Amino acid sequence: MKRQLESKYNPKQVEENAYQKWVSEGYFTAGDQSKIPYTIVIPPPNVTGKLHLGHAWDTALQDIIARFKRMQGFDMLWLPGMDHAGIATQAKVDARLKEQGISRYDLGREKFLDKAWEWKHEYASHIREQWAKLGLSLDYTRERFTLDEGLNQAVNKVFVDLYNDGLIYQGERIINWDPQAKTALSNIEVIHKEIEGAFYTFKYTVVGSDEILKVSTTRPETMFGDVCVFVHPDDPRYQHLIGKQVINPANHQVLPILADDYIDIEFGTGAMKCTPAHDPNDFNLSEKYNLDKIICMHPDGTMNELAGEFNGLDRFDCRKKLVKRIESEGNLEKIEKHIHQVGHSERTDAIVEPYLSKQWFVKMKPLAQAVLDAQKTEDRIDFIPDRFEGIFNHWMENIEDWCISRQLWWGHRIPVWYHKETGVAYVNTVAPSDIENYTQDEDVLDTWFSSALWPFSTLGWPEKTADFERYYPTDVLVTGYDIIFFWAARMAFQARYFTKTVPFKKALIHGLIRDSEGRKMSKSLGNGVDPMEVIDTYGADALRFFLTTNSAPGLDLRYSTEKVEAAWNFINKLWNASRFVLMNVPEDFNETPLNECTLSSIDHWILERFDDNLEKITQAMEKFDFALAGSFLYEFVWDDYCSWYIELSKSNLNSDNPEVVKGTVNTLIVVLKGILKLCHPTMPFVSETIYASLSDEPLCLSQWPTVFGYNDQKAHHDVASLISIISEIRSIRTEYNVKPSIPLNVKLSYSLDKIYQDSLLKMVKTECVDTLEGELITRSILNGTLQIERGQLVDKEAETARLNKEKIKLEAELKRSESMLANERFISSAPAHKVEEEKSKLSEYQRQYALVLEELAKLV
RNA sequence: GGACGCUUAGCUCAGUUGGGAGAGCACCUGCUUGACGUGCAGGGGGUCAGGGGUUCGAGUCCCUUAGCGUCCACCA
Repeated sequence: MKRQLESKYNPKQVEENAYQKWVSEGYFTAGDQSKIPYTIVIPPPNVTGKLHLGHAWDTALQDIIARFKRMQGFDMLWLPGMDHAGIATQAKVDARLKEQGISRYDLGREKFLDKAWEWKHEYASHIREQWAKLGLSLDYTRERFTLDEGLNQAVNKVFVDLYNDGLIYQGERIINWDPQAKTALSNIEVIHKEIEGAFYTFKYTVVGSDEILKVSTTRPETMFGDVCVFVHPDDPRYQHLIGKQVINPANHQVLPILADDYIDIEFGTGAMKCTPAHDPNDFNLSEKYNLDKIICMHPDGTMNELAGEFNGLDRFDCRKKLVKRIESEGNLEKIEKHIHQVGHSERTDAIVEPYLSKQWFVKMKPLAQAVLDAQKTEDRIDFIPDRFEGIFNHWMENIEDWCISRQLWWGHRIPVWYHKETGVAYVNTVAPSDIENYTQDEDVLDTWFSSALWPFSTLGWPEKTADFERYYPTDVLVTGYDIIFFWAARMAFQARYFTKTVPFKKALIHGLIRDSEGRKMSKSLGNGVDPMEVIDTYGADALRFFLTTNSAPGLDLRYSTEKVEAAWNFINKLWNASRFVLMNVPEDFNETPLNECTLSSIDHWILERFDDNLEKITQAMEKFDFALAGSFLYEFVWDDYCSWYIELSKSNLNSDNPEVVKGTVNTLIVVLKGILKLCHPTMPFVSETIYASLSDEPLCLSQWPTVFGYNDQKAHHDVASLISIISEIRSIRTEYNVKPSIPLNVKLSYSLDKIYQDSLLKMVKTECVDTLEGELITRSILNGTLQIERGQLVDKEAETARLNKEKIKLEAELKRSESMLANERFISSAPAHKVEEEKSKLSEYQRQYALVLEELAKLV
């Protein structure tokens, strides 16, 4: 054996050097053509900052799958990469420049981009360090970045093809405008928050009469962009006004009164002002009636010259002041509290302004429909848990066109050039040859436009590369439910259109990580937990075990220090069990195949228990049910291997018979190796370190275990009985308050092998005898009875109480069981094995009940 | 306005196809030399949110009510 382990598991020591070796030896580099490929692409983290616990969770799940599949003999490719995160990164770089007193406009586009790339390189290396700390088995030879040259080619091709196919168009439409970032946003980048605002009702004087038309709005500042007032054609209150004009109280201009049945008679006053350039519904009406579209704000959210005296004022300041002025003019009817949903920018949290603007859009209906159709075939994405497919489908069914242009510098620039003289657009993957006559579109594409291509662009598409041919489509996507729409759905339709298949065959969807009180972790609350700090204290293995075994599929996970500690304790248990094994292996030990060893019953027993758990764990892993796999593993290691097998093995290890020693030593080792393999996907560092003491091969490249195939009924029976005896004696000691140091004699209803009598003596200081003296106490054990002399156990009162309690419990069970078996419907309709099971339970209860009555009678 | 999720032991949560309620932590009692006190052994604690239904049998399936949470939705 190579070395002994320290008495305490020290994650720092264990995790320090392993990763560098794994990577430098190329263990994670895919490409073995003799194996079946299995592919995962990492959801690329943004290069905006440090990885948080959510990343740790998401990537730990992927690493478990990757290591599991690698051990199962697949050519595992787990492709790493990062996302340029347009708005977020640009904002960070802006902020950094601001600290230096510079604005991006001072620098200009080119120099600003240099700064952004500097930022990217800096943060990319932080992220790689964090991946290393987490122990992720990534193939760095294939690492990509969403703004890579290769990915840019993919982006350009997709843009140009969709354009040529009529699925990308440029249009003047109402989009969501972020006045802080000064860019357009897509619909899903807008977070609707419920806000208590005001509902202002103003008096509009009808031209040529004294009549007043009352009109309400939540956004008075947009009145400078109003073009008319709408009423319902059937509204009796207003029918006589249709075709007349009113005075806009904001700017005193004349507005026509039009009628359309879009208007809800019940809502507000039933008269609606129409602001086509600042409201999507109004915009639609303006198209229908060919109305002007008047923009009354600057891109930064301040009012423009149309607002007159309010020119240059922020839109919300303008709102207040305008209302005051209208009130002073006597045209304010009332202000009511109004709770409504207001859109906020996902990135900057600024209130989004619906804003008329010329942008690029993807026509979504046909793309989405193709995905929906495919979901009904075999060539579909399988969601786990499957309820997320419903959410995914619903989104696809109700999708609207996607605004993809962003007024940013950091991103894929739109591959469109305009002729300087004619203005004619040149749309191509490469710049026109007479570039001097053209200017390129200033805008970049939504970050998610490039992320949507990630599973295939990273493999070399649109080139027919060997990697693309071999590893695409990918096998599983692991991501949180919060980005199904942003990312998963978009990958689905781009992949469907361009690669004619799914981007990933399965989507494993997990929840969000929350703090110990169930709140979402966020910067503003300051309740975020840094995974690197957790790793410093407890190690990556403990963090990974906690993250992956403590939640049900698709549900949120609450962070809990106690549970990370519990994970640490488990690893320490494994560590010390390994230490025990190593301490009992002779210096010059050479492993002997089990089939050349003489195995005792306990050896058979643990091998069978291993097989049983191996099958359950493997099955759970295949279903990505890591919580279930984790609990099987935990119980097997702690209870079966440590509490029973190691304890029982001590007698064998002390045996005079070298064959018995040899059999048990080999079994201890071989089962431990199996355990380490089962642990490896979840706890790669500690398992690899311990394994190195037992083997020369790297654990991460070893084969997933196969069953030992031991299934000896007698051994199973003997050990189960022994366990039952030991448990019963432990209970007796507690019940009668007999200290472990006081020896007991027992008489069993069957004979126990010498070596297990030895275990009994060792573990519960109890000797088996043939004859006992005086009054006896009899207790049920598995397949028999156990007797002890009353003399040692004096507390009759306590025993009576215990027996009565036992009696009541058994009576209840008997009643339940008997009535079940007396029920003809049960006998006839329940499966035969259930009936048999119940019958054997009943007879066991009857046996125990008789014994309890007997014992009670003795006490009277 | 739709849709989904959650409600199980003091706390945090598991409970795969319906067939005798579980884990970790916390709590109580007892254990101090050889793997581990970061441990060992034993124990207490739940009318599975309420109501109704299907079934021989429901934490599990169906309906319904309540509370909490999330997502989607252009009502001025």
